Amino acid sequence: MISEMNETLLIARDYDLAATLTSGQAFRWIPRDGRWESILHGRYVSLQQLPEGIEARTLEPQIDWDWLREYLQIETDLDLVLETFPKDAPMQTAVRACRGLRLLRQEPWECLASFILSSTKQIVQIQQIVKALCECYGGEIAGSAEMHCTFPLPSRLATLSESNLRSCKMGFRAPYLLETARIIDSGKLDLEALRKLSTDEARLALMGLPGVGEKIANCVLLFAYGFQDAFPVDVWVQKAIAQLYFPKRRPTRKRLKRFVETHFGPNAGYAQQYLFHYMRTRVRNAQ
DNA sequence: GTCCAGGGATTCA
DNA sequence: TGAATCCATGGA
Repeated sequence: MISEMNETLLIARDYDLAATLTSGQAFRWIPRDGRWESILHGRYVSLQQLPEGIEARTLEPQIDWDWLREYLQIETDLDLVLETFPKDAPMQTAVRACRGLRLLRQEPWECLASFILSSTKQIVQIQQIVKALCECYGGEIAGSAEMHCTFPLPSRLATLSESNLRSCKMGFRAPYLLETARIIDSGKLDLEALRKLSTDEARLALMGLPGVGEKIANCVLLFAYGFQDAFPVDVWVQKAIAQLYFPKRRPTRKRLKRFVETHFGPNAGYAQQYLFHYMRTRVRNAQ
């Protein structure tokens, strides 16, 4: 018998929900009363960390929870991932400090659009811009305590003007988002088709979009498609690698690129997330 | 390689 | 409390 429920418990160990949801991968999780609220695949969901796993609630009964298990990557065996990390001191320190940090598997369009908006913005500000965009142009949806909004589809954004988007405080990123929305809406680039490509092919396709360079392409490859070898290098990761691995002399860009492509193994992107989170939450406060 | 493009949060004085 | 700096950058 299949029973439809609006609540479930996803069993998981070594899953630090708060660290995962605040580590700069996703920008639409709101803490409320010890739980985390967001909109996934057009529906309201509320999560809570429990000792044995993650409890999830929705408003409507769910036939299955596969969409959430996929998003949270609940089946990932973290031990297997961590085993592939290099056994050097910096990496082990980051793992000890952030154990339980996970990579999500997000919806490609929202992830792509969010990271186009991320350039030279701090995480708090990215959250504000994305919130404004959803409130202006997303669809309203009921939540447990207040109204939430869906992330606007490419077809919706494609109908807007640059100044419509600038009203969401995104500045010079507005024309990039608008043009990208129009390319996706027109079908010139099929985001679903990227799943079948190699990491390099998919990266090249994404970098063809306006406002998408190597860094943003790598974020989308890693956070939406699960290309575990994609390695986004932002200012934090660059700082981490320079300090931890090249303490004497700042590496050239070429040297740094070769290092990140060879040193971190098959789950380099996962390792990168540990370094990023470690630098942001531990090192900064210690200094 | 250099310079520029929002503007809010955070840090500094 | 006012000023300076910083920010998951890309494009011209």
